[in-house]
Amino acid sequence: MPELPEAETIRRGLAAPLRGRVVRRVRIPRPDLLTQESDRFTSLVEGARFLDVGRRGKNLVFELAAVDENDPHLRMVVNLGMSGGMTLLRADDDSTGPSHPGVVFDLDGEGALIYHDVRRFGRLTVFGSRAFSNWSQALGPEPLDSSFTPSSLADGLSGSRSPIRSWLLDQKRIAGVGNIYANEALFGARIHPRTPANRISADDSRGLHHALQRILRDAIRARGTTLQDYRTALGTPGSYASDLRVYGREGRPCARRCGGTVERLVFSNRSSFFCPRCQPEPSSLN
DNA sequence: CGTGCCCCCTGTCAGC
DNA sequence: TGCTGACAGGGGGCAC
Repeated sequence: MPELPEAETIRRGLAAPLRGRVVRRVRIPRPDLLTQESDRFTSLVEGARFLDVGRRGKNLVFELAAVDENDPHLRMVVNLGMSGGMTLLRADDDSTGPSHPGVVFDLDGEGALIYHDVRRFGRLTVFGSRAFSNWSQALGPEPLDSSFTPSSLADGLSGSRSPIRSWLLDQKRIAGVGNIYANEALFGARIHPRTPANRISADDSRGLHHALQRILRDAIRARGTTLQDYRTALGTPGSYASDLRVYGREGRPCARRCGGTVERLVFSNRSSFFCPRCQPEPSSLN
């Protein structure tokens, strides 16, 4: 479900209302969502105060002022997996809340922050400063940061023979790109999804850099892509689905009206969508 | 080390 | 109507 634009949208919806709130109690209907013992998770988070909500790649990063003075700055990292989401429930909200609650953070005064996840592929982890830094360093650059440049992208591509679609999905290489935006960016840059990363020309890697940034920014502006169950923190769908040009469009005419038809190709167990006329297969692949 | 494949889990939809 | 299989936004582990 959620890639960078969806995580960013949820972050924006949560940051202001959460700031300063204290976690009164943690309830864990689905302990398998935690990477730590639930007792340890609970003891770290209960009583802590939300300072801010950040994001790293597809992960939400909740900055917490801890109760324990030894490591006063905790970060709770939430990976949303395929179907995870975060909802802020107000005390006067008489709805039943999300249908698949996984971890519930009761807040001081009123209301609750709820992590919900039908498929339960998501994970929540609490890090101290040191461990967080190590975790973050293992991820690739943020594609919307100024440090991510056409030349840094070209450098990264040059060292790998991976198909470019797989390369883009690898969070150690770039953080935050998932299957939807990888395919959309490759269409934008007219690169076949199976092209080996190290065979992408300098021109094409500049085009890919540009397409990635443009598509991710546009998708954030649209509050993400809702195909089925993704919702913002406010429960509303994102609208970028109507801007998709290849993802999920197998058999439909190419958005460029080139006369081609969008095709679906499966590799690494994931579907890839592309226009065979705009994104010709590199000759030696066959 | 890099890469591809399977699996985790639940829900939805197409086809019969 | 109901069954079955394919497929879904992610990523860890394992074999090669």
